[in-house]
Amino acid sequence: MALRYALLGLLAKNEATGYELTQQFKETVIHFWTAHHTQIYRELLKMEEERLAESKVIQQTDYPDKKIYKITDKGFEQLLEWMLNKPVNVPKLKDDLLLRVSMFHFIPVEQAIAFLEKSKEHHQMGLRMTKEWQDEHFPNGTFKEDELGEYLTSEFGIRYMESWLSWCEWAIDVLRKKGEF
Amino acid sequence: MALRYALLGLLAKNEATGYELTQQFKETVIHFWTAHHTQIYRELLKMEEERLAESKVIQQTDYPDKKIYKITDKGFEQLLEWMLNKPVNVPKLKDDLLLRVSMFHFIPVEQAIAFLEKSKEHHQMGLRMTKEWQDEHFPNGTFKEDELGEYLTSEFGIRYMESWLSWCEWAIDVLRKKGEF
DNA sequence: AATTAATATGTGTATTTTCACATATGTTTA
DNA sequence: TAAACATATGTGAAAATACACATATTAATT
Repeated sequence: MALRYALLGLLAKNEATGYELTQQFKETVIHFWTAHHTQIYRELLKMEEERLAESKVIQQTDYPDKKIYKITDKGFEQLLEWMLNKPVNVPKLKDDLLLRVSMFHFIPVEQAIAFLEKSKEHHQMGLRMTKEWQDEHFPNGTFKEDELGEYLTSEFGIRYMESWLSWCEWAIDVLRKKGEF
Repeated sequence: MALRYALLGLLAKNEATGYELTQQFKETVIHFWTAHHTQIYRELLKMEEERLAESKVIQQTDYPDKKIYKITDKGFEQLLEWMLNKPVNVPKLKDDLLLRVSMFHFIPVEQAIAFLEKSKEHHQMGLRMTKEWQDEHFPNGTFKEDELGEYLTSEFGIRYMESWLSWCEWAIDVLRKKGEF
């Protein structure tokens, strides 16, 4: 159900197509929510049925036609109602790499280190990209009224990835010392 | 599919009942995976069908009968095969609180701060509990061969929660300053 | 004395999420 | 020149996950 509110939250700022919303998920929502593009399209259709959003089709010749979604008053009402009155669900996490880490005692130390090195690279890249995004959108830490959320969550993302990196280094160190004996 | 490997990983250490596995999920697996108890019971049934695990029923008079699951050779083989040869999926996160944070510009500053204070408390408690668990299981940082994974992931959990806490404080500060104008 | 928590395992159903596939064109990269 | 990527929106089916409920006893708490 919460995917709906994530979409309404984005639409409350700007009208957008399913494709654009998918891009926004990859760029900013990624710090706290993941969703497949097919799920986003399907949810938008349902939201339109329930009159939480409405769409207009834009004909295009060079590219496929697109559908721009706009939030309705009812949609905005329900968004606020959810925000203020619905209980906050516990976070849900599925981390394939940490799952493997939890079984590192089954594999050779070098293999385990290789996993961590790769993950480190991955988070390094993510960190670099998010920092660039922040510099672009909030030059010297300034943000507009309706960018508050993005400012806070992108900072969360950065701290999260930094914490990942330092943990990776620590874990690699533990494994190296273990490998010496 | 990965829930299966999480369960096999735990069973590879010790035989256990569905109930015990659920407890272990709450205690240690929580740092990287979430699963509902009904899902765990169902997955165990499927795993037994596929001969990745086998169970024996223990009759009890005071409490309900229980089923102890044990990993099979086939189960262990498949676990290693997954660990070493299957691609590492991207992590998946659903965080209801951060989703609300992303829409903080819609609500009064005091309300937003209240959300963060509550989340801070929540992570403070989690941190305290995980630290206690660590002290109990790894007194002065020592761990047994097959505890390596738990050692590494619980440390991840601690750093994660510390990072959450410091972000919460930072975000509350941002909101307080914003509220002054 | 009554309620809640812990112990223990599930089923039926609904919802959520992913996977494979479908379609069509323009631009960029190797 | 071929392959890959970006643009753009979906469907059908499967898998994963959650929700409500069911059952039964003991121990601890209020």
